[in-house]
Amino acid sequence: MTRRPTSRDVAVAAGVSQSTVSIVLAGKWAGRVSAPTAQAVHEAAERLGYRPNLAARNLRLGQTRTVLFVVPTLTSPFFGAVYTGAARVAAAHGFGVVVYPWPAGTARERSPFAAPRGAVPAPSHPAGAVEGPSWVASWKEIDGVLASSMAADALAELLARDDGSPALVMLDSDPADPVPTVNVDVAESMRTLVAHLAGLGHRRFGHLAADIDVWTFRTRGEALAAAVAELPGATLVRQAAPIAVDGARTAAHVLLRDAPTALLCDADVLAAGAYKAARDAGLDVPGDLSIGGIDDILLAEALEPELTTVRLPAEALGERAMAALLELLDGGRPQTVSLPGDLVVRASTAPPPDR
Amino acid sequence: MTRRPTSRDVAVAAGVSQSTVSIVLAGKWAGRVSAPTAQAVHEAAERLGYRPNLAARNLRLGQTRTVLFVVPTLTSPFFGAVYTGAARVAAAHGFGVVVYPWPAGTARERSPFAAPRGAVPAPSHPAGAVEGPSWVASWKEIDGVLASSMAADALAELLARDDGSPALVMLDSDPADPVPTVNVDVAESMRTLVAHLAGLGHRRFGHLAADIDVWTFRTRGEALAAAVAELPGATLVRQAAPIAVDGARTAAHVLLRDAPTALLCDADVLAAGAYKAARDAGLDVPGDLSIGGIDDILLAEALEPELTTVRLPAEALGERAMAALLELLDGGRPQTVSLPGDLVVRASTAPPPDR
DNA sequence: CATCTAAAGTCATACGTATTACCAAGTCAT
DNA sequence: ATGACTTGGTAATACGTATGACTTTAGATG
Repeated sequence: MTRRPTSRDVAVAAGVSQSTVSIVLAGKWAGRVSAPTAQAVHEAAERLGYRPNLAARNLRLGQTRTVLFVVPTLTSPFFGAVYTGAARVAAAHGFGVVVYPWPAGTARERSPFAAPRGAVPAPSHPAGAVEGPSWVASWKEIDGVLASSMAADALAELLARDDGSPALVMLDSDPADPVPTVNVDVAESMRTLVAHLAGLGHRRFGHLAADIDVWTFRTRGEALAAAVAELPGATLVRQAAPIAVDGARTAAHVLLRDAPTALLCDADVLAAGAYKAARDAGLDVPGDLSIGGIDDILLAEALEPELTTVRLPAEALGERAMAALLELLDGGRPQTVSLPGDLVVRASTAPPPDR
Repeated sequence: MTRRPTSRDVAVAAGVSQSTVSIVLAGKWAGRVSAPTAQAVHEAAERLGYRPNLAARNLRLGQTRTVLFVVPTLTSPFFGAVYTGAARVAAAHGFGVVVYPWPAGTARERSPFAAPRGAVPAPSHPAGAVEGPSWVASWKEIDGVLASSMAADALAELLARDDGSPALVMLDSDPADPVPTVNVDVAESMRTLVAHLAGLGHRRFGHLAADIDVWTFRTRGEALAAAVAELPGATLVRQAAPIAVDGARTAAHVLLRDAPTALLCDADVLAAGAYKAARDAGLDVPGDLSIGGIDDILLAEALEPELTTVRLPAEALGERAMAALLELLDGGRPQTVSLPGDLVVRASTAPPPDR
């Protein structure tokens, strides 16, 4: 017999019934099974190398122990790290994570919760290329959803469903929302960054903002504006750009017309574009222009000069978010968590040029 | 009744038996069910919004429709993209993907296939922090494994298991191995890169190599050496470095002592370190030193000057690999695929300085 | 007309688990 | 001594699907 052992095999080996095995291994035997019997069951399970069959358990329990992770893209070190943290915690608790890359701006019909019409999936799976995202949640049942705020509009639909909506935790979303949220305290991060530059003597600020209208970026902008407003005589100009090097470069050129001495960027990728714009304009970083970012992805260290930025605890974010989701699935109360960012001072910030 | 419909509900609605529904929806009704009946079943399923219960199907079929993805890290745009492609194809075929970040050099005891002793997972899951990777495959059953070559040593154990080893496809591994493999033709990529530089007039080459002993990097080195050997009067020096900016910088300093005019790097990240070394040495890129990379991650475009590199089709790699794995699971024959890289000429390569 | 075959379905069952209801044997209070 | 209660366990069942063994009916064949 080479097939993998079942709980019944364990029962036979331990001289008890299958129910007893199930009860003991679930840890619910207080007052139902004697200690020696429980011990015997554990030993038999160990000896046989028993692992519960998840499919059977899922069927019985009506859950899938699977979590959907909705994220704009994994081709970003930030979300990759978030995923890593989330997946680690999930795995440790017997959950799988299915990722659903959902680029911001994707049409609503492509939402992971909208099933294609008439598509009852067959068990056969002729391998081949697939175009575009596919519908995950429609047939791969899920117990919960971990979603980046960039997918916020797809979630309205989810929440409106009548058939038992899965548990939901939002990532980097507005903590004031009724939905449990785990995010980075970007407002504080921005204030720290401004304080750092103000301390160096800067008063003319430029904000290279991400052009995505989600909480995290809105908040960065507001916090930055508030912090600058508190500085006597300080000015602020702002320009939005898509999160890409090229777009940032163009937008930064516009900002530079106002001759700021410090440029704060909503993301490190934007900072890379700002570097290029500065070079185009013949400005030295940090001699003529200080540049600060947010994220601390690999890029920050690779740029020349190395980028002063705020490190966002991406892996911890994923871990905490998954922990909150599992807690929710376990019947615990929803929690909203905020993690601090860390200012990493490198070589891209310095006192402003004398005038 | 608000619970989700089962195949029995569909059967009642269509006026047939549950078995018939199952047969029809599986698409296996050739000669077993009349066309009108099949039609009725499909309509009923559509009308009720029926989705098969995966847990039940998995239990019945003894499979999990889950694939393990073993990867050194997701905090790298490259593997993030590979994952994205793989997950997309998997999802389209009803498979989930569980990722197992397995940093190169991880101790064998932490292999995803080695279960911790005595750890029969309980269904309860007190949320909380977890340290280090956890054991996925030991209890979360899987049908197949997609593994980066960097996890090669953990796989020996897998293949030696007696209890029905899962199907396996290797990523970026030696195509000569008996294991089905999907990889990028890095040898050809390297030759293309050398040809580009040789065409510009370079004869003194330096190779900034990754210090990981896996097929993909070994092959890059060999192909580079072979290509240089074919150039009359060409020389080559090599230095290995960990895949990180700092380590690459140090190693590049050593290389520069031999005054190469062109530096080829096993990865874009290494190229970033080479940039820093060049700057340290007062060399202009590309005026005094041409630098070429491999990967074409975001970084390549962000560097100044923008990096000439070979674009590896990461997403396509993941897609093809998953397709090959699904084909294998479907009883198809193992296939080994090789995808071409694309040379992307940017601003970091130019003719060598006059002497 | 009797028999055979094909077509079109249905029946029954098993996958492995978790849980509810039940039961036997002591123990204790009255 | 008898009922009530506790302790320690078992039997039975349901979750939803896929499938091999059957059944029925109609048409073809001898």
